[in-house]
Amino acid sequence: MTENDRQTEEKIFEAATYVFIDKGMDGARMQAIANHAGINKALLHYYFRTKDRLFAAVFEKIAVKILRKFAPVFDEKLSIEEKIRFFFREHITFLQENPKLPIFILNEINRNPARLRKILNNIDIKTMWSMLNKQHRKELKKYNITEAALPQIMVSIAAISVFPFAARGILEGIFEKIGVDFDQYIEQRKEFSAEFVIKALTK
Amino acid sequence: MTENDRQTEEKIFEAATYVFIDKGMDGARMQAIANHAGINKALLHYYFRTKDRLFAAVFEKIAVKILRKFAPVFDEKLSIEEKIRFFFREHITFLQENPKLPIFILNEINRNPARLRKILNNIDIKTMWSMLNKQHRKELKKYNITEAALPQIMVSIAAISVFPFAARGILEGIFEKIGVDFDQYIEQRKEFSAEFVIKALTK
DNA sequence: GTCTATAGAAGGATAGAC
DNA sequence: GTCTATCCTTCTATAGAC
Repeated sequence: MTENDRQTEEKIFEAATYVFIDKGMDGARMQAIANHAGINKALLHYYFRTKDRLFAAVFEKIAVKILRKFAPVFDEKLSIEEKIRFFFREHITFLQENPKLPIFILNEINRNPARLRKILNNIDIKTMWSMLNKQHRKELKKYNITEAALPQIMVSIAAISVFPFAARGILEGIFEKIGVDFDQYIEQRKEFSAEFVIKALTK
Repeated sequence: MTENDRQTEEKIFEAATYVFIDKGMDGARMQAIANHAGINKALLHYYFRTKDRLFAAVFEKIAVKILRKFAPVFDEKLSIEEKIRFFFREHITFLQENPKLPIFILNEINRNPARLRKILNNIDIKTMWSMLNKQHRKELKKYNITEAALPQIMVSIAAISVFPFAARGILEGIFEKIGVDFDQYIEQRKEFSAEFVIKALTK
């Protein structure tokens, strides 16, 4: 593969990423992707054969990128409280830079769960999970958190971080009426979320 | 409009509701809706003229139904803690019965925010909001909650309730690996969520 | 590798018979 | 009001020239 090829493929990939995130698989048009990339439709098929393959490539790249963002949660050098603060700060900042990702990911996985399965099969979640449990066994006892409650807590943390972006359309509609600015709201949320969750855990 | 008309229109409406929630506006096919209703495509257009009008009708009906579910939050006879418990119990039960609604609503509003604006314009949100503030002024002081924090808290409550359903595909993929059953998880979440939030608010 | 032109299929919408 | 048949546009995908 020559340098020129790589450049074209990369251009196509970036354009496809933009259009797919914006419109979703069903709403995206190959013509729109070609226009964004500044080339013609035929080239899309030359490089990626079909719309579905192009989408799969884009989706996987994004999914892996997001999974990387979650990885530090499994770094054992931080305490639970440090992890919570770290997560909200980093994750919400990431979402500020990629505000349309949540709705895209949630929607596409629900439309086609098989695509996620393929990716999750390359990750040893069971081991990561038991490592996380082991790391914080003492802390969990201190906070009086049972093993059964841990998934509830982790999903709540993800929810608090992701939901405002997934529901951005609704929130902006409502905030408009009560005089709240969305961007400012999100900025404050980094701090608020961490304190909220830590308080909920502290008995 | 005769009784027979009403029945056909109703049949179409129900079929459209099912297909639109399942596939989304872009993914839904008029043919699929006709099949579900047990009639032919032409009749869809006879009753609703275009796909967009049919979708708009379905969307508005659903949006109003959901807003009704939120309404008791503005009932002044309950304390904050009672409202939180009531909300999680009722709302999660509602979502158990309508598990695909969150992703549908979130997605469609992000694709076309104008559709929500139209609906929100028929609701006096500003008044509801200031009423809510007035009702709980003393309680908010007791919990040490500032007026600025209230939107953060309310969105967090919605997030904790809605997110597991919006992210169902992801969660089921992960839960599978660590031996958690989704339905059981949700059932436990009604209780967990209320206690979690109340603890976060209690200083 | 990149383009133009076009095939081929699918989907929304309508005409017209009953 | 309901159906069949069909129009017309749109979209994915490919053929073929350069």
